[in-house]
Amino acid sequence: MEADALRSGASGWTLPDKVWRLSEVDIFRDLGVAEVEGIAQSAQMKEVSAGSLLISPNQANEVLFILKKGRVRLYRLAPDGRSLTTAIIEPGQIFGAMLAMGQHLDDTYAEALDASVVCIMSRSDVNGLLLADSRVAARIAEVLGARVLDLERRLGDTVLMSVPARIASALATLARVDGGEVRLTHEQLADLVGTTRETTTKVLGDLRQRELVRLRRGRIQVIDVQALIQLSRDEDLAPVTGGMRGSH
Amino acid sequence: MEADALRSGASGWTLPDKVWRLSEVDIFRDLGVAEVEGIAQSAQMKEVSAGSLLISPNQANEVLFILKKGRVRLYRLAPDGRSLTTAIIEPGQIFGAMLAMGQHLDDTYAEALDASVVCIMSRSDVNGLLLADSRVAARIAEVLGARVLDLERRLGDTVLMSVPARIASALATLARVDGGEVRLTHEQLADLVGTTRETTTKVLGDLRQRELVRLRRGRIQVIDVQALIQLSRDEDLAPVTGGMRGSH
DNA sequence: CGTCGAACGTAAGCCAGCACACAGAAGTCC
DNA sequence: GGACTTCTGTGTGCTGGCTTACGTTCGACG
Repeated sequence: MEADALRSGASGWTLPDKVWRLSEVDIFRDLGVAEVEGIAQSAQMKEVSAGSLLISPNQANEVLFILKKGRVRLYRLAPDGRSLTTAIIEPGQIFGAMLAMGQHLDDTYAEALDASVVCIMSRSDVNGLLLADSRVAARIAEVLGARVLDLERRLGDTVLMSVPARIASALATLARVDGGEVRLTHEQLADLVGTTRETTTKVLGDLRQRELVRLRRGRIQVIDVQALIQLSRDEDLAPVTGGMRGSH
Repeated sequence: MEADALRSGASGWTLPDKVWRLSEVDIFRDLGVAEVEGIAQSAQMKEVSAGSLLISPNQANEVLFILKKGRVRLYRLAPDGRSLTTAIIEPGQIFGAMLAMGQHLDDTYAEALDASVVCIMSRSDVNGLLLADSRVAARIAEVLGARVLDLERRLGDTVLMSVPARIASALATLARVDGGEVRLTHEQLADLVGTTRETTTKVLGDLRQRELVRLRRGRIQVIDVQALIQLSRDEDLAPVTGGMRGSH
């Protein structure tokens, strides 16, 4: 495996570089090519197909994953089978970080949403190669800080806002990548905001009538992000036409 | 300010050391006395009384706080005044970390629950003194990883469990410090699990009848942690006596 | 040792969103 | 191009916990 497989940067790439363009933080961005190469020696790459389980509670391998390509969904499972997606990992992001730091994640699962490529590092590699370098450790702290922020926002949304407002908020956030196209099914979106598939369908239908989104199978084209944000703030969940129950 | 004010450790303290004993992670634990002293030069200490606002959205000072003494509550505020506590910071923990890393926290507030002492560092101090040292940066990553874990658990609880189960779960978690005594009012606990004060009172009354907790004004003495965990798993929210509506 | 504010206790009514139960549409794999 | 699977659309109850509205009790502080 070559160093550039781990690292992004303007090193004159054409196609592979595109894969990384979405990453908000690349933990190796401060390193030189030679240094990344050294790290790349110890890391193993793995290709997985859509639906593969990367992390499950039983198999606590204590490893760190770096997503190179595809999307990975982190989720929790209730005894009754309901699930909640805690994060959707985009290329360049790391996950499983906390179990590499001596914690153990209770009942968290990680599943590939698309065919994906991940880089896997053992706990000793994390300590020896990543955390030993202050530049990399600082980037990891940055990534985790961003996740804390996201989780705090989502926890707040879940408790303080109605389901329609949460869906609008989630769509506004998700639309910031891929030109406003959110590639999720209604069920996946429902898992993300903590509601049911049916309710999600109903709300999305309402948003479509307001012409804030356009719906295709498995993908939601966001038309007006600002209006969605506005709607989530107003807590205004009144219907467009007189078809549903009135607003509260 | 002396170095030991920032650092815990077995340096022969008696009373001040007690203050730190609860901290799960001390970000300076890997450093020597001389090194901590260097950092202590640039940091300022601040004493605040109970109820003081340390962080509010308007005043985004871009700083990192290290709690030395007392308790601090991080919370979000909805337009209608309802609030949700995202974390309760104990001595030794850091907060405000994410805004020091280039992010900005939307509408997060930090309020001292007790009379508290915090150490305040500017953004440049964080970058120059903390993140530049891989040992400290790794500890910061560890703290943030723990918070991610906690937030994921709470988000999962909020969505997947009933209010009584969430309260039981929260109490079990909180009871791990101070010998099982949780120093929170019903309202503060309600804010933590995302419910109302009234519902919290009712559920606590139920737990008292089962003799799992003992209630005093402003403090909840947890008697049987295991039973609380069990109850939160079973999702069994049936009442003790026939006074409430039946279980679902 | 009385007064006052905060915390606690209780209860009736209501409604957002879930559970359940189908029907149609859009891919997709032979 | 037909059969099958997955996704989407829609309606009908039902209910957990929020809302509202009080009364009570604790503890601090003069």
